[in-house]
Amino acid sequence: MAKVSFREQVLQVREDAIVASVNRLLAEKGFDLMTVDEVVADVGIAKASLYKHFSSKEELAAAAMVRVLDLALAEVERLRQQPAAPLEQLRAVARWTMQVQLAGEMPSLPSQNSTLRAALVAHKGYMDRLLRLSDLLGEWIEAGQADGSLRAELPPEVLLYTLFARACDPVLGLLKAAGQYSDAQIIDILLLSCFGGLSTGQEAQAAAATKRVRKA
Amino acid sequence: MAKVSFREQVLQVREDAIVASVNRLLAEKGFDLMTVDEVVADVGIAKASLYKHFSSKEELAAAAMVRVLDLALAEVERLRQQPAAPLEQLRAVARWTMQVQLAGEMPSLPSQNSTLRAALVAHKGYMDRLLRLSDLLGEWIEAGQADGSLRAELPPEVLLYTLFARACDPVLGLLKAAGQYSDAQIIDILLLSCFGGLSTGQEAQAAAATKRVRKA
DNA sequence: GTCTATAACGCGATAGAC
DNA sequence: GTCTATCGCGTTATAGAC
Repeated sequence: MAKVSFREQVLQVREDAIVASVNRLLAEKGFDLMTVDEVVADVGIAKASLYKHFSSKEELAAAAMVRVLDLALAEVERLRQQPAAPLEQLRAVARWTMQVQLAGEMPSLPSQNSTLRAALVAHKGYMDRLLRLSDLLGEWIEAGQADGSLRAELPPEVLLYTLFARACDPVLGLLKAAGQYSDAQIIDILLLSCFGGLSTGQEAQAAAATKRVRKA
Repeated sequence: MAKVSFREQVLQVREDAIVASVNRLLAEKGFDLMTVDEVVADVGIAKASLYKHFSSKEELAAAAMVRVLDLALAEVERLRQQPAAPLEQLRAVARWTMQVQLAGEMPSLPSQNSTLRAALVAHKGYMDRLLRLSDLLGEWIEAGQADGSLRAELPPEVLLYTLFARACDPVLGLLKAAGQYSDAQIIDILLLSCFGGLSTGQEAQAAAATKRVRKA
């Protein structure tokens, strides 16, 4: 039993090393520019060994996403320990995702139609964590809409999707590449544009848009 | 001269047909899922003929982007004929891009690192149009910041990038896929979340965030 | 000559042999 | 763990049809 445990530990360590490499490469180059050969070269193992752990390139990406989702879930659980208004909790989560992006640790995957999307929605570990995270964020969203700090005219899913989308918004990469703002400034800018919107004087605008939105 | 003109016309018509097919396939399946074989099958020409017009798959995508940028420029020029506040002009442009998306005519390209990005920034026709569009939108953005309808705390480029990013925001696709909102409702929802932000009561929030943003 | 059809080459993902 | 094979796809080259 000690041997088995040891062997399993070795496998686990290797798997962690693979996922770490994949995560870094995905953040650097994106899914299509990352080749499996790069991964095995980076980890220092043979291609066949990698395919013992993961059955496809898509599985590799899914493992990296599972990793960041676990980190996100841990961050959310940590935030739940501290009492704060729902809006502030959501802002803190958004801030955390931007920090991950700025640290170069957010995998960049094609968000639209692709074989990868299909593989992800079919991936149980990924979907379980995504749904759990959605549930946790959904609580804050509904609480925020109830206490008036979040727009109740917007369907809760829209708030959820928008927050998820900001976790890989290309605008952050553009600002980072421009190089004229500090990381802290970029985060403040994007939090403001996301939660506060682009325009001032929301009253008239919100009233005008509410007409149709309410019909949902 | 008539012969040359006729031949050129034939080439032009074929090129238009190619770009139209590419545009549709890009909107349907995205760049990586679209194969060159599909394109030639759809147009009904031989592969070699296609490569006479476009030297690579990336060039095909660039041609499709040039097409939508030309449509966008035409729409902006049309809007400039009609007097309206800068904020309303920008909202109208954002609305137009969402209509294009909902009509299934917006090419979906990987927005992040990829060979395609490199090809696009090196593509003169694409970059010329993109810069021209940026200039035109920039005028409205600065005017909107000057008249107080757009947040002056945000750098103008941030507003520009954010509008561009909304033109291919995955949130629209998610709402469309959910199927529970009409096209008009989706547009109103996204305009509100983009220009109005997710939260209500922007005063305190804006004041808090402005501290650091201003340091830029 | 220009189009079409088809084959061929390179590269990367995947799988199996040793 | 290395090596080799296959397959898909982008790309190029070849050969035939009008």
